[in-house]
Amino acid sequence: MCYIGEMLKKQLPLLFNTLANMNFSSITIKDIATALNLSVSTVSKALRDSYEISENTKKLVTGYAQEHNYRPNPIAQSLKQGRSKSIGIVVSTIENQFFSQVINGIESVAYENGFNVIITQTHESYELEVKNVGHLTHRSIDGLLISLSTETKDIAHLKTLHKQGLPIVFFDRVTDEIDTHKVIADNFKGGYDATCHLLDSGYKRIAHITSPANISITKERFAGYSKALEEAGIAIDDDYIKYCPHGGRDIGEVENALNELLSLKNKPDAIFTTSDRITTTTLMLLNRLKIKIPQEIALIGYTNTTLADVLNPSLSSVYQPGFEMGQKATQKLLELILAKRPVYEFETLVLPTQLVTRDSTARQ
Amino acid sequence: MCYIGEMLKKQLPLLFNTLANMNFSSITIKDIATALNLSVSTVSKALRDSYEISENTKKLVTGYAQEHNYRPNPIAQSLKQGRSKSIGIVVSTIENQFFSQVINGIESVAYENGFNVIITQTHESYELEVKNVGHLTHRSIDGLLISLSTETKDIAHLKTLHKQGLPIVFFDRVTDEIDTHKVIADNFKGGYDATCHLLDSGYKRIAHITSPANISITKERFAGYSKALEEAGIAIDDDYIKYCPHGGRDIGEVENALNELLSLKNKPDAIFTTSDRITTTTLMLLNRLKIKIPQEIALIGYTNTTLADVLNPSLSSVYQPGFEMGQKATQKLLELILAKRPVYEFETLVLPTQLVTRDSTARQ
DNA sequence: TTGTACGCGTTATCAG
DNA sequence: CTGATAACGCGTACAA
Repeated sequence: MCYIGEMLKKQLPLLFNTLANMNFSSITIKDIATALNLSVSTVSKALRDSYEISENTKKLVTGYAQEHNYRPNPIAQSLKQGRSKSIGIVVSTIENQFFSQVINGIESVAYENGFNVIITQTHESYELEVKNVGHLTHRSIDGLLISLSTETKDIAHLKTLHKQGLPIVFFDRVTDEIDTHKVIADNFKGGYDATCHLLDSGYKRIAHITSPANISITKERFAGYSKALEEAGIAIDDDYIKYCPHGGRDIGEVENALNELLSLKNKPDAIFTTSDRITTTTLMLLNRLKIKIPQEIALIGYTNTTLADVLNPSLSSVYQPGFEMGQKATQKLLELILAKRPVYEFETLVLPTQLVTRDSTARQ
Repeated sequence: MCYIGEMLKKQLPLLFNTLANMNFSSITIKDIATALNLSVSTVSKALRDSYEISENTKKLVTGYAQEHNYRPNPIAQSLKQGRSKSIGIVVSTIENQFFSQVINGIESVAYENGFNVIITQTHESYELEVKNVGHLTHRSIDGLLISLSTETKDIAHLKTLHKQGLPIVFFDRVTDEIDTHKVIADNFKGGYDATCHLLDSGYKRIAHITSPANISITKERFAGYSKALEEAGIAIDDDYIKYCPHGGRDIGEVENALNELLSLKNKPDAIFTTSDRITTTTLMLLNRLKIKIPQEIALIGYTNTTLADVLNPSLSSVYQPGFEMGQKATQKLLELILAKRPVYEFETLVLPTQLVTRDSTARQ
C-alpha cells in the first residue's frame, strides 16, 4: 500500500475502510465510537448490554447503531472468539433429492440458532471427502455433519478430528468406528417391511438390487430383507442379490444387474430396490424392456421421486425422511457444540421409515 | 478468563491456542517463528516466497511448515485483506435439480481458482432473498451469484450493493435493472422450438402452462411460443395461457390450470409446459385422468427428470444446461472479482437449450 | 537479509 | 460508569 494511501487512511478512516475491506455497507464499532466521542470498549460493552454501562450511553449507542444499521463483523468475531458460528456439511451430492431434503432440515435448525452452514459434496469420492473435511475444519467450523461417501473405507481423517474435540454427528451413512451421535433411518425396518409386503402379496422369488455393499444403509436394508425371507422360510439366494458399486450412477450397472437376474433359470418374480437412483432406473429399464409391473415382475423400492410412483401406480415407495433427519442431526450437533465440557454419552437416533404401500389395482 | 488461565496461556502458548481457538490441527506463523527462533514477519515473508528472504531461511521455514502441516488461518487472512476468497450463491431451492446442477458447475470453477462457495436458498420468498443477501455480504463475500426468486419485484437490495462495487452475476432468472454480466439459457429459442415441434406434428390448439408471469425466463419462453404461433398464422388465445404463481409447488395450481384448459369449449390438443415441476406434474395429472399422450393431448416441456420421458416416450424434453450455466457464471464473476478496476462493459451470455425430440412411435 | 510495529474489528481485562 | 490496552493470526511499510 502506498504512502499516500496510508495518509488517506489516517485522515478518512471511514471512507478508506469501506474501500479497503469491501465490507459492503457496514460501519464498525470504531466509527460509532468516534462519532459519539466514546471509546471503542464502551461502545462494545454498550452493544452487548453490559451492566457496567449507563442506560444513557446504551441508548445513545444502540440508537446510533440502529440508525446506521451496524452489524458486528463476523470475521473479526470469529478471529477473536475462536469459533465461527458455522457448521460444515459433507454429503455425496445435493443432486440427490434425499440429501437436499436433509440440507433443508439442517438449515432450518442451524439458522434458528444463528449458525451458518457450509455445504460440500464428495461425489462419492474418498479423496474429495478428505479434501472437503480438510477445507471445512480449516475454515474453522464449529462442528461437522457428515454422511460418508461410498468409497470411504478408512476414516482416519475423521478419527483425528474427533480426538481433537471437533463435534461430529453422522447421518444416514454412518460408521461404527467413531463414538458420537448418529442419526439414521430405520433401514432394517424399511427393508423388512418392503420384503414382507412383497411376500404378503404372494411373491416368493424376491431379488434385491441395492447400493454398494460397504456402506451402512446397504447392510441394514439387507438385514431386513434377510430377516423377512427367513421368517417366511425362504432361503436367501446369492444370485438374487445385486450390488451397484456406484449406486446406480451408471445406468449400465443397473442394466447388468437386471440382465443377470432376467437370465437366471429361476427368474425372480419381484424386486426390492434401494436408493432413488436405482429404483427409478430399474423402473425405467423394466418399462423399456416392456416387462409388465407387477404382473411379470413386482417392484418395491426407496425413492423420493414422487413422479415415479404416480406414473406407475404399481410401484410402492418407501419414503426417506430427509428433512427430519437433517433437523435431528443438527440438534444433536448443536448440543455438542454448546456443551462446555467434553461429552461421553452418545446416542443413535433411529427415525422411522414410512412405508407407503399402494394397492396395485386401485388405479387400474 | 481466570488468572490461572492467563498464566497457562503465557507458558504454554501452543497448547492454549489449540484449546481456545478450536482451530483443529493448525499451528500458526507465530508457532513456527518461536520454534525456529525467527520473527513472525520473516516467517510470513518466507512462506509467501518474498524476494527479501534468503533461500536458506525459506527452506527452513517451508520445511517446518510442511512437516507440521501449517495452513494459514483464512479468517485472519480475510480480516486482514478484506476479502474472503469466497463467493455467495442465491438460488430458489437446491431441491430443484436444475439448480443443483448449476451449483455443481459453480463449484467446479470456484474450487479450481481457490474460491469457496456459500449456498443459500430463498424458497421463492422475497423476504428470504433479502435476508440471505444480507447475510452473505455481511460475511464479506467477494462476489455474488444470484438467480432471483419468483416473488422478487423490487431489487433495491441488489442495486445498492452493485453501486457499492460488489461484483454480481445473474443467472437464469435475471433483471434488466442492473447492468452486469448475466448468463441465461436461450429460453426464447426453447419456447420457439418446442412450439414449432408441436405445430410441425400437426397440433394447432397449443396451450401453455408456465411459471410465474413476472420472472424473466417465463417472459422469454412465452415470447418464443408467441413467435412460433404467429409465424404459423395462429392467433394467441389468452385462455390457453396459464401461469402458476408458485411454479407448481402446489399440485393444486397445476391441477386448476389443467382443469380450466380441459373445460374449454375448444379444448387444446397439445400443451407446452415449462419447468421441471410443472412438466412432471402435468404429466402425472394427465396420467391420472387417463388422458392418452399424445393421442388426446400432446405434451412438450422442460424437465431434468430423465425418468419422465423414459416412462412416457411421447414426452419430449428440453433439457436445461445447468452445469454449463454455473461454470460460465462463475467465470464471469471471477473476472469481475479479479479485475482491479471497475468494469463498465458487461455481456449477457446466452446458452443454447437442447431440444430433445423423440419420435413417439419409436418405442411403441 | 531480518526484525519491529501497526492495523484489520472485536472482545476481555484491568485501571481510572 | 468509562477508557486504555492487549490479543486473536496475518501481512506489510519501514527501520535496522
